[in-house]
Amino acid sequence: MVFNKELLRGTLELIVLHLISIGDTYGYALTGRVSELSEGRIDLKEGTLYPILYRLENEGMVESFWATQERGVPRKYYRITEKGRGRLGELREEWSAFVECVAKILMCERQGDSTDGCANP
Amino acid sequence: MVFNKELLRGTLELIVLHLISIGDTYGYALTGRVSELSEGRIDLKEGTLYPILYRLENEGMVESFWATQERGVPRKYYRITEKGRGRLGELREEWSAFVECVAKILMCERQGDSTDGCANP
DNA sequence: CCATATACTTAGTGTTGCTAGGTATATGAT
DNA sequence: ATCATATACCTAGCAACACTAAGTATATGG
Repeated sequence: MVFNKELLRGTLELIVLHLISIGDTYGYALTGRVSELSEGRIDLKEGTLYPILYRLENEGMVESFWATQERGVPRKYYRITEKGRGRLGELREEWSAFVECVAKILMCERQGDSTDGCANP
Repeated sequence: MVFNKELLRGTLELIVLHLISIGDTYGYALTGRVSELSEGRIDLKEGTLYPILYRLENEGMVESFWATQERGVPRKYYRITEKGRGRLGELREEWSAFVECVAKILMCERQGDSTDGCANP
């Protein structure tokens, strides 16, 4: 059901930064949003998410501000910075290049002779 | 140039098992093959690969045998087992499901209202 | 004779996701 | 009134695994 947690490494930062980029949001909402969007297959734990948010903030990729509400516990909202948008673009590119790269390797169905590109003509 | 190493987590086992599945091979050859196929973007280190091979063997996914040669150092070859082929299929499926899942999340361009599937119609 | 390529091995390090606890406020049920 | 649950944030310590950096050994070319 849930994906092997090792797969998440390196992609959670991308996912979190993307979700913040489409609109200011806060930690607790992100855990639910990721669960929804992944149909329960990515169970982003609080103990995982909060350290990611602090890392992103320390690196200047996001800014945070507290928002008290009419009722309920105050929320700590995060907003992406310009620097963060730059990083998001890089992470997106790296991710899609990586996915293509793995796909190419998995397509390969014969031992390499160092001259083929493994296109399996 | 080279991919963030965190991205490799969880996929190296799949890649290694796949490459063994298309023909018996040995550790040192695998490092070169991965470098070729990825055009240098995945630099599979020996200190990473050998532990993966031992893990796969301990779990019964591959078998190993030493092959002495006319000249040169003996090589330890690995062959995939039936169990290993089963695991390979599972890893492939999990990987492609994960890639689709991340793609879906990254496609999402508005805050969720819990009813949309983030298809952005 | 020595550098380099081939080929395997392994002890220790670092990153990062998870576990499992904690604090605090609000609401609905018993 | 009390207790469970949902919301909301925080953090110390654990575990998995890719990497570093070292080692052993054989063969070859300068």
